Amino acid sequence: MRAADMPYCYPYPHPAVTTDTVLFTVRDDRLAVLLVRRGAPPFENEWALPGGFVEPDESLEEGALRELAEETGIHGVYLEQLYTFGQPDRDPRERVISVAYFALAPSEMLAPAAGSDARETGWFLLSELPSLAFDHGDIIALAHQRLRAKLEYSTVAFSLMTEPFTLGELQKVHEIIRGEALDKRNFRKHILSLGLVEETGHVRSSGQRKPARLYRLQQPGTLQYYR
Amino acid sequence: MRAADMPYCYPYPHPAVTTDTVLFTVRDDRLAVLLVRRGAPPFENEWALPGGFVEPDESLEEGALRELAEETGIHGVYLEQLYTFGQPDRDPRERVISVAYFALAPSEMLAPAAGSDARETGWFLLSELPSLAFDHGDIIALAHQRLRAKLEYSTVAFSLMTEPFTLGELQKVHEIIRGEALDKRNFRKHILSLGLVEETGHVRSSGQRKPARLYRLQQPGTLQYYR
DNA sequence: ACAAAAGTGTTCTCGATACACCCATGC
DNA sequence: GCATGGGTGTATCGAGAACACTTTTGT
Repeated sequence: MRAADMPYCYPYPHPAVTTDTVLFTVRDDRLAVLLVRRGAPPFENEWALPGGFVEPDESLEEGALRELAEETGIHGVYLEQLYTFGQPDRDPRERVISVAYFALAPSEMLAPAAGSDARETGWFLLSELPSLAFDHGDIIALAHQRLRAKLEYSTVAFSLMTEPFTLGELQKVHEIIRGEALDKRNFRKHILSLGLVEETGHVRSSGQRKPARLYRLQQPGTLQYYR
Repeated sequence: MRAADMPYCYPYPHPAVTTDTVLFTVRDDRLAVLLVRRGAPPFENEWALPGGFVEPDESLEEGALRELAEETGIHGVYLEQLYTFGQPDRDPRERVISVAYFALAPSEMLAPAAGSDARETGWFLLSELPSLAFDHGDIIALAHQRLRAKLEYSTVAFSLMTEPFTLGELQKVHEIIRGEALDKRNFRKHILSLGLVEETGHVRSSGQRKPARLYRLQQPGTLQYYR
């Protein structure tokens, strides 16, 4: 490469900095993760997390959201910083430090052929992940752990759902994340005692059964902590 | 600056990456933080967290420990990653992304005139912090919040103490972090019910009072989570 | 009528809290 | 003998867990 192709020079070595985002959703009663197929080496054609290099004038969070939009067409997800991965050898090209983000969205929000300007994208069940580029398997494992932990003391589950919802749907999401069945009466008692949801006054009649009451968040769009 | 002084060139802009470490200890029955006085602009002569640029061949954690050792002579602390701060304007010189670490050490472990190869260092009570460089005030506030949170479901408090210890000393550390007095009987019941500590069989006779039983961790040096 | 999910209360256990007095020592 | 922190038990309360039957609808 010629010197003119390397115009950004510094007095000491600088690593590259990327963001990588683990976007979870619930599909077919399972947790799924969004992956993109890499279009260039290293790991060409393998699956990886959506992400890329941070631009000079954007924050890390803006970078994560921009990459997600560019590569997958997805906007408006819940996003929080997860962990920063910086082992010197995690990328064979050069030193790359990745600030990993953790994102949640209801599957209803995700356009099926989501704007893929750039890449082939795919949803993979967490239990059926393909071989992944870099240390992205570790990143997903950590994100999954974080999701399970936050379920117990925050309103993260609502970020995987659309309003209004039934208590049965909410319980289902909790069961999927926790990986175990919950008692219906105890679950309802617990959720209602938190005082975070309220009845809309409507019901949803879906199929061959008793219609269920619909609820909404009292403070939609806000992640709340309790306990 | 001449081109020869800028030998590290890249095809697109790279940010600088630093680590900054919030090292807590307990001094005079208060939480204190280690700061170093800056020796160069920006914020020359102001107080800042110990830290610096990550070297190409070290992990982020190794970098944090190296900077702590170089600037303050301190080794062997408990260390965990806290958060990554990357606002584009947080450093006036260039884009600098800081991976912040959270560290704990018992004050007994800290040599008084700790090897200061490089910098003037000082311990500041958390309640009496000076004006700080960059966004280091925010970093300390987040670290304090993390410390308080982890106290409730992990063994972090032991990282601020030396073994063996009395239950009175352990309670004091908890009270300092929580900022409130605790009931002695309930505290002891709670700690002993966790099954993390055991009696050494010795007592400590200190001053004009009843000697206290000494305890040790059953698994020293290991951070454990409970609940 | 029946299949399928909605909706509803009580009991028990256990951990968290509140609370007060005697003990062993050094001075 | 007294000042100082060490050490101990009980009663109460509330959250979480276990547990089964009736209701409403569409077919």
